[in-house]
Amino acid sequence: MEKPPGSEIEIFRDFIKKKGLRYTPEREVILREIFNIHDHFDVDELYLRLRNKGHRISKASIYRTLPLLIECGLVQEVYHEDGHMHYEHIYGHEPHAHFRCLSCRRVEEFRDERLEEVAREYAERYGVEIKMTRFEILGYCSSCRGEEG
Amino acid sequence: MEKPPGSEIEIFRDFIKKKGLRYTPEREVILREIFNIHDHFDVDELYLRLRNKGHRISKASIYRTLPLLIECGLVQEVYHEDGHMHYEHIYGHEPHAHFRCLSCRRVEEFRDERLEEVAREYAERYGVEIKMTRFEILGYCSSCRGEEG
DNA sequence: TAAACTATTGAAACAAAATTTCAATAAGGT
DNA sequence: ACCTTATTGAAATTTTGTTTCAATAGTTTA
Ligand SMILES: [Mn+2]
Ligand SMILES: [Mn+2]
Ligand SMILES: [Zn+2]
Ligand SMILES: [Zn+2]
Repeated sequence: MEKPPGSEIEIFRDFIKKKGLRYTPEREVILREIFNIHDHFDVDELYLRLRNKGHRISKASIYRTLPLLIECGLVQEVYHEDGHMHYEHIYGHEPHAHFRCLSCRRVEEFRDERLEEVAREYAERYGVEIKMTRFEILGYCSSCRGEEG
Repeated sequence: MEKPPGSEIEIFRDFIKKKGLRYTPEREVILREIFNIHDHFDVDELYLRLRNKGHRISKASIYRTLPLLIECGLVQEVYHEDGHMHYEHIYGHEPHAHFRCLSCRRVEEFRDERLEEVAREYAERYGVEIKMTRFEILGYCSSCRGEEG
């Protein structure tokens, strides 16, 4: 049941402790479920998955836990669509950008090191400290292009 | 009163006509005001500016018009913050990315041609049609860094 | 281990953002 | 001028996200 050192569990527990907060079962269950989802997700989907597994975690707790997971770098806001935010776990994954089709809504991930380079150089030049970066391409995928007009 | 060809007004009118919609005073007033705002804005700010100038445009009309302006490429969603979307007009401006300070909330714009290059190459490789791109750096500006912990 | 302290929880109330409804209006075509 | 029908404002509604509060349960202290 114990996760090895350096795992998301340990990172989260250390973060919680360091902030003087309490490491609760609810917080751990939310974290575990998020790392079971290997896709982008929203609050409602996460909530339903937890319920379907028999957990009685309130949405309020999810809304309270997400900012903590983001603050400690395990989770990111990916994009805002259909009036609500979509998230993904990022710990253990390489940084990546997203292409979103405006027609079929498919989301593709891709990696390009030049993006990190751009961010790194900006940080260097202006003396800012980077917490995260986000690069999105919105458009029409190869199947959907041509249908817009 | 007439704007020269190629102006945002003309582009919008042509777009509206081509879609078989109607070019109304409300739509034009909203468009004009958006191009008077030389900054990022949200719906409430736009609404209040219109009211202060004596226009009686409803928020519903603003919410209805924004997607049209986005669809024809005059306006973009810039970022989602404080629970609502922020926009900017983009016609007539070079593409640019944003740095946002998580502490003081300042937003800085910068330009880097490598970003367009990355998008262009992705589009080429995967046969997608680009509608827009967005690059954001979130972090702490030089004044705010060090205060987070 | 018992007691004290206080952060966290779920449920419900609340607030805010965005969408929809609907009757009145007005754009644009004939 | 007349007709058709898209658009409007206002209000109702829906959805997202936050706050309140009493009960609970981590964590510390002795
Ligand atoms: Mn992703
Ligand atoms: Mn900008
Ligand atoms: Zn598609
Ligand atoms: Zn700052």
